[in-house]
Amino acid sequence: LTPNFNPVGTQATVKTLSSQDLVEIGAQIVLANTYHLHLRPGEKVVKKFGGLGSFMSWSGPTMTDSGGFQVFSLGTAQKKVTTVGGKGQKLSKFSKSVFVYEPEDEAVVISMQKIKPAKIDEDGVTFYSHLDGSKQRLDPQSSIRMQEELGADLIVAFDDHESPLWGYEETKKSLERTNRWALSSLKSHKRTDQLMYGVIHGGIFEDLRKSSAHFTDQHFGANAIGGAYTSKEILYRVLDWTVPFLDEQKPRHLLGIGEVQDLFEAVEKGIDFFDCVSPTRRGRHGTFYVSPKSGGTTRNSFSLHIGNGQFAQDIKPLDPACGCLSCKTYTRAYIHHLFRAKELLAYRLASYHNVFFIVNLMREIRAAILEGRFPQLKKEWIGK
RNA sequence: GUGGAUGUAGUUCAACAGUAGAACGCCAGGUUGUGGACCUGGAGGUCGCGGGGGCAGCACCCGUCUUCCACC
Repeated sequence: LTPNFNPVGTQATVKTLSSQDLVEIGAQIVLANTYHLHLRPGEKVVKKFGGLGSFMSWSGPTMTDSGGFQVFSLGTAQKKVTTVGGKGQKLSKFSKSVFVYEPEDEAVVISMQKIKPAKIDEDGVTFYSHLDGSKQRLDPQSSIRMQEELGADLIVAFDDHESPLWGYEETKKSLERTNRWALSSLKSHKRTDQLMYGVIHGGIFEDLRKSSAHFTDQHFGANAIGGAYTSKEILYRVLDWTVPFLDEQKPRHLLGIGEVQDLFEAVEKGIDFFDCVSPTRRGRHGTFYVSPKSGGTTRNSFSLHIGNGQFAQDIKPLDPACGCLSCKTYTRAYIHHLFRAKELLAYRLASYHNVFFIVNLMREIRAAILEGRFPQLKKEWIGK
């Protein structure tokens, strides 16, 4: 059923949720990551237990990402880091855990040594395991082989990932690499029971995006749109450029995107599948989704912080308009307390609610589309 | 009653006599194919009260009150 949202279970688990929870929530596909599962426990182990779905006791469809995104998050993004100075300051938007500290602070030298950026060459990427620092190699051949062993129903071609800060020439070079890797990925793919997504890149450049969309649709039975976006406007523009080139009969997946507003816009532009870490990450970090009826707006990203003092004695559920198990059973005051106390149930209840919230939103969107009232629903939520 | 401590941000505590900081709490923001149960920022203090010496005090001296401990 499309459009739909796939929760992300990087390490063969949607953090804090069991596969039974996912069934209750109504999730359809779970996405895991080749990079993480390769490092631990290793694709051999997963294969031995009958593949990803069987290993995690999930009977629904599964999907694995190729590890291409990690080429970015562990490589490209790290190189873009510039020193800003000042203790404990966050550097670039795209570097996740890199900080600058005073040179004399010894504690940091250690943490700075942790950052060994991945090196990208024409054939693949060399990187260092975040678990034990060991040198690793990932390329189209090995990524596809791993994904065949992991055995997901949907897999992704190994792609290179441009930095959104790059200019035209650098982005073009990266796209050419992605295309070359795409063909290698197809060539390496032996299993016939897995559908492979090709990934569209080209950054913020219209002609690159269009040629990439055309190329991908030509070669693959499923199309995914990749990249990192510095603003929602750019994301939406990229969709306008690329989607028209994609065969309606083939699945269209927008990688990594999943905020409420983005879902509405992207569905309208023709996207079928989404995946995003947002519901679970936000849940772990104490923010929960609320619908317009409960105060959700594009301004607050349809979310509130459960840790805020205002919820200490709030008898309402996270979202009064939500019907999830968490909302049917627990008050904001209780979850607020659990969160303050750093009790594990807090993360689980918030994650459960958030994933349900997004999956349910997609359910409502599907119904609205069938009944021809998608525009009204969209207006109700994001006001346009 | 005697002796000894104590009094600094909402809380617990720092601050060689040079014009007050941290942690937690509070508030806000961030997080988009998960190296994140994470990160960033902000508000908030007549340093118990009154004197004194000193260029200068939260810090020294005197008094006073608070709270606590020990002894009688």
